Amino acid sequence: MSDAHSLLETAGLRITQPRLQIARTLFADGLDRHVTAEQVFARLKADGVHMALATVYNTLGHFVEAGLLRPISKPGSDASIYDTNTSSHHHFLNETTGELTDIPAGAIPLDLLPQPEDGSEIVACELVIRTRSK
Amino acid sequence: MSDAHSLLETAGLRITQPRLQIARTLFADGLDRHVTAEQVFARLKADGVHMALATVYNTLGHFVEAGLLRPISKPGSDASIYDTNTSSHHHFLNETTGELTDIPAGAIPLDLLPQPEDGSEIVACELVIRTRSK
DNA sequence: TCACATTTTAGAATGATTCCAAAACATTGA
DNA sequence: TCAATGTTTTGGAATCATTCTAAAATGTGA
Repeated sequence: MSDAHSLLETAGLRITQPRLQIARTLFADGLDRHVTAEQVFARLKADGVHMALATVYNTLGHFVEAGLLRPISKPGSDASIYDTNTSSHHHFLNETTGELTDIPAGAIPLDLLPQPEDGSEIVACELVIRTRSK
Repeated sequence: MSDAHSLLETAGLRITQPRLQIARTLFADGLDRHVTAEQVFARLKADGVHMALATVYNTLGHFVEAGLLRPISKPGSDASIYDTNTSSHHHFLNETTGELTDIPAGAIPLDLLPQPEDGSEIVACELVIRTRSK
């Protein structure tokens, strides 16, 4: 039983071929990644795996709902980016290069967040530090 | 001499009719706004002002460069949002409603930001707190 | 006012994402 | 193991935001 298989199982997702392939692509090596749907699609193709692009979009959406991925607040006007690191952390966004780098949550003390007025509850909190190459 | 006129002047932008119209639409009442290009276009149209949609996009882009507007890190996969409040502050994003609310910079202590490793410099820093209606 | 650079324009083009209806698939209970 | 049922997947078309293009209009400085 592969890692990907148990990952889907634990997440409460139905086990299907496409989901397994995408899970392997994203999580096989345990590295943190920032990916777009197109990038996942291209990588699958490079690995000889064919799949409809719409399936990649759907699946990434399912992964987000299931807590396997986290959408990143979008920087430029580019494509949606998904983060394989779902634990709380932040990002540097280099506006010159478009590069996105992780900042561990511990690096920024955020103990006292203001509460929303309307009675809604906080589900996540992400800081984006924009930088520019000198 | 209208407010809009001197605003453009101060910002170092050439004074043109379209820019004046958009500046008035955005800044006339001094309120803070979160707007998309389409919203500005619609509002102009409602006020009987015709202008090419591309002009709205171009102009908002120029306003950002000139420091009159600030682009907000994009929440969902929607349109780009511009903030008429260019001073440092943060946002609540209600994921249920899509609503974006200001948080004054003072409400969140962020004194010690980590420095980017690559020698680039910090130009802005924005926290997005995602909430969900209960 | 003239010449020149910058803007604006309308519409086409692009790119990301979603929608669609049909075919393939996974699951469950008999 | 099989049929019945609900879920996924598929490819292609459709949609939406945004940018591009080349021409016409406009602003500026001499």
